[in-house]
Amino acid sequence: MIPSQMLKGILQGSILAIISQKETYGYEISQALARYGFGTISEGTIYPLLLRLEKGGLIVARFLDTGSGPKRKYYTLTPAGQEELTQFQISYREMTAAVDSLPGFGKEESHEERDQTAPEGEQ
Amino acid sequence: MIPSQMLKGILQGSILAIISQKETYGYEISQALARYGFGTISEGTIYPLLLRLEKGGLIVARFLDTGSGPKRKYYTLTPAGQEELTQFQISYREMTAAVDSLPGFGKEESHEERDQTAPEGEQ
DNA sequence: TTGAGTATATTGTAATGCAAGGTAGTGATG
DNA sequence: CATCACTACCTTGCATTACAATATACTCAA
Repeated sequence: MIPSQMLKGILQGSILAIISQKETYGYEISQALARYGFGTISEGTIYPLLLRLEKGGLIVARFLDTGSGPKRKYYTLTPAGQEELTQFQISYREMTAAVDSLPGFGKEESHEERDQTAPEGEQ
Repeated sequence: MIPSQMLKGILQGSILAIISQKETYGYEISQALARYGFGTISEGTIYPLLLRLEKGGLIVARFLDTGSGPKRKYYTLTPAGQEELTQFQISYREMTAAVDSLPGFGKEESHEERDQTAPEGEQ
């Protein structure tokens, strides 16, 4: 399970990426996230996030009848949303590059300036 | 610049990884983070985090004189900290696997069940 | 009529990055 | 000697956000 704190800032961009693929709605997004390996993301997380994105002008919505069941609120990216998605991808790569360069993450590169001023026992 | 929300849950594990390499202190950690590509992480972020980790029993500290300048508080991982670091690495890989499988991240695998129930214009 | 599944929304809580502020020691510059 | 820069630590308060809990409402099957 991915801890909630690790999801902060990741979920928003991930949902933008999902919406960018095809017009979709909250319930379907939650299923897509589970399918992509994010685990079960609470609806109490997804709907407020979608409202935030809508208020922020990153996505726009329209209600569509389904013939059966409640109406669905379909979302589409705005140009600002597209831009935000691109920025997210850049930031994400920057973040993973930093973490992956950390010792013990199997992707060490450079950074061999291990200084020898190791502290001696003292009190 | 990595957005602050994206750092949540990442910073703690990253700092544990840095401490696991060698006994070190707050100021040096902030420089190491910058060197690894995290950008300038505020001291208002690092010191509270170190105190949290110490109170949580993940790290232990001892003060050492430096001969010149203020005393340094050197930190070491506890067994619980080691375990937490291992768990962080697992969660991190799980998270990046999910994000990387998202459309538009250059690492698409499987997930070709794109259903054809595309909504037709309606109102 | 009871339940499960689909679908959206709101309220309140907890976690955490960080700006802003403070303390203190050392050494160089004027 | 006064000032500044750098090292090094710490605290307070704010903003953001994932999520549990809760609510509404429609459809369909048992």
